[in-house]
Amino acid sequence: MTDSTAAPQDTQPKRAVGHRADAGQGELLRAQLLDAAEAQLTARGSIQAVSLRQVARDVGVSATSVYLHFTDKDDLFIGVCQRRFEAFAQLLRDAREGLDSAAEQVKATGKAYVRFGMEHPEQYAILFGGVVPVDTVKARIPEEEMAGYQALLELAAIVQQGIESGEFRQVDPFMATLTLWSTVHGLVGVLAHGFGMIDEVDVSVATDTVTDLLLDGLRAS
Amino acid sequence: MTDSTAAPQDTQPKRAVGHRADAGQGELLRAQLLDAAEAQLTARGSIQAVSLRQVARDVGVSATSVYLHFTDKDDLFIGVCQRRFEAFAQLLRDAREGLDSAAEQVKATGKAYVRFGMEHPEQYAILFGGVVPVDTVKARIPEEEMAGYQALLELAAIVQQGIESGEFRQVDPFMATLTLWSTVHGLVGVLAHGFGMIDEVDVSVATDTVTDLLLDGLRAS
DNA sequence: GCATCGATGTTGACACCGTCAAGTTGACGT
DNA sequence: ACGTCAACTTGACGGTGTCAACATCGATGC
Repeated sequence: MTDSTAAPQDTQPKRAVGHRADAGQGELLRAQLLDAAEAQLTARGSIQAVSLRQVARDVGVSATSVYLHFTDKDDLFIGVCQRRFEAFAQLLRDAREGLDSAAEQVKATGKAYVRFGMEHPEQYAILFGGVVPVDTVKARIPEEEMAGYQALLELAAIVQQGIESGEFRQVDPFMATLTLWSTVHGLVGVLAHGFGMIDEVDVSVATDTVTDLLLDGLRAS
Repeated sequence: MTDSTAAPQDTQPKRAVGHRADAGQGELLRAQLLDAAEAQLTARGSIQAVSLRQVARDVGVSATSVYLHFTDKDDLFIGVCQRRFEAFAQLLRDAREGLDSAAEQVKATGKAYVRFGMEHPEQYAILFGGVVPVDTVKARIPEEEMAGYQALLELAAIVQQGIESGEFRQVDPFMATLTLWSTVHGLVGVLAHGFGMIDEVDVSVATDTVTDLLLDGLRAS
């Protein structure tokens, strides 16, 4: 567990050392802790490499104060995970804004998904890379509260719409959505894993190729 | 970091308490440690939940003995990861044994991949789920030594063969392989994540649908 | 004006962790 | 007989997650 990379600290504004924050400012500390935890997690790449004590130190607060806002170390990082998920879901929404055809929307969503995954692998890892163990999250957060679930439903609605308008073949919309999602998710995973050929592959071209291949399968002939 | 699930211990045959193993039996301890580490990892689901000391205890050896065979705690679990990868690559090979057409081989490989992922999610997580942090592995193991890399190349060869025989369209074989791999990898990921609909989805049907959709895109018309 | 209460923190302690430096043991070649 | 050497141990260090108990202080009711 050697770790040569120095931790970024003091990037957060430390709170006044006085014993008491101004008012019902508990929420403020909660947010600050989430910020610090996310920064650390991004920098170090895995939960085990980040210590709750260090996060508390970064914010300028005692370690046990974390327990006023989170039940656990796990709970803290689940919080980070949730915040990231919401931002990601919004990013996907923005990507297809203003587009009309279902195919265009699907493609734009897919490209945005992959681009995000490739440009922010650390953040993507927080979402889907197991940086926060899946079991832990699933055990504590009801699925319908996960923003990722909402994002999936939204995509399914688009596919449904494409089918109804005759743009897509008559397939099971949920199954098709699953395929689309799986593919982009998997593409990011494979590209991130590398397997030695990343350098030879233009990510954008790969994404186009893959999504086109899928859309060809979907489109009505 | 509370952990209610009791750890399975004593499943490994503890070694004689005498101070010395018989001969050049260092390799034996190495294997025993890998076994115990994998068992713990499978049971608990994340590296951070497994302690090196407990692994050593399970085998019946002092904690520091681990350092005779592994440089690190990380190194120990990377070893587990490598062993699992080799077994997985072999499983994929076996799945398509005796099949002739490229499409059949691809489909069989895909189905075996997904089936394994769904039936042994803990083991799959060790391979691709980030249970062993990707960065850690990549930093220490050259890519061409990873069994997963070999498996990908083998699949690419099959696709290439399918193209040459006219069974598949004239696409970039590597890109097509990437798509296939991404999709099954992603499918497992999405099904494992759940998103609340797993119960409504027959995994086998989903796999068929998805692979067929992909193969439709690939096949020569 | 003053006691009290609850939210927001603190200190100190506990058992456990990964890792290192140094010691022990005993089989084996010479 | 003796030294070597691989295999394993003991003991220690600083760090960790978490808990129980205590401190501070604005808001609230009388």
